[in-house]
Amino acid sequence: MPRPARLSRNFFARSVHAVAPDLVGATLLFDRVGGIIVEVEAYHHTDPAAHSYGGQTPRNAVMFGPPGYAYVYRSYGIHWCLNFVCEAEGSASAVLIRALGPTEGLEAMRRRRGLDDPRALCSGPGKLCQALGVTIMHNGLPLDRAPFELRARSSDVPAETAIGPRIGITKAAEHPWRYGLKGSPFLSRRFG
DNA sequence: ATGAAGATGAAT
DNA sequence: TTCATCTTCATC
Repeated sequence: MPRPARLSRNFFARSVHAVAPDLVGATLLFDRVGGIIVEVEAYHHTDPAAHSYGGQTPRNAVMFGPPGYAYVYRSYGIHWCLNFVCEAEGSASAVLIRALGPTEGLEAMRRRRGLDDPRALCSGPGKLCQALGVTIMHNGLPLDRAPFELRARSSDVPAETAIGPRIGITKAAEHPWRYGLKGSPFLSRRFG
């Protein structure tokens, strides 16, 4: 059985609403630590909740660049959150990575998180950045080169994807796009 | 210079 | 449900 294909930057040059569900079940490694993506959220630039909605600023500049790059931002003054930039350059749309099922580098993740329970390592956007060691230093890095390694979901086992409203969003949004691996114990929250 | 809000997480 | 914590950005 062939090793799953690496995701090219071209993979992200599509609508966020197409990329987001395709990322569920894919593998995200950072410096050889990570696991299966089980939860994401799509942020289109026309969405009032998107960081790019109000135009370009120093913080969100990477979102306005070409697809296939990492957009990292500080959340609530404490946590880091990781996004993948999508769509054509200038679209300023991205997918937020919200949760992983840890498969590789468990010890490194436990050390960084100060926890043992695998379900608590990457079950949230801030948690997974802490577990993988992703910080603002990695903002703007390409996703098809080290330290990133992204592998496509194996097509023979179609992931059952759940769809629901996003987390922590109060602004009115036309598209409540949260995608998750149905029944996964590694989600940041249950769907429903 | 100042202040309010925020794509969270952990404890209560 | 509360709060820690601090950057970002708009406003003064």
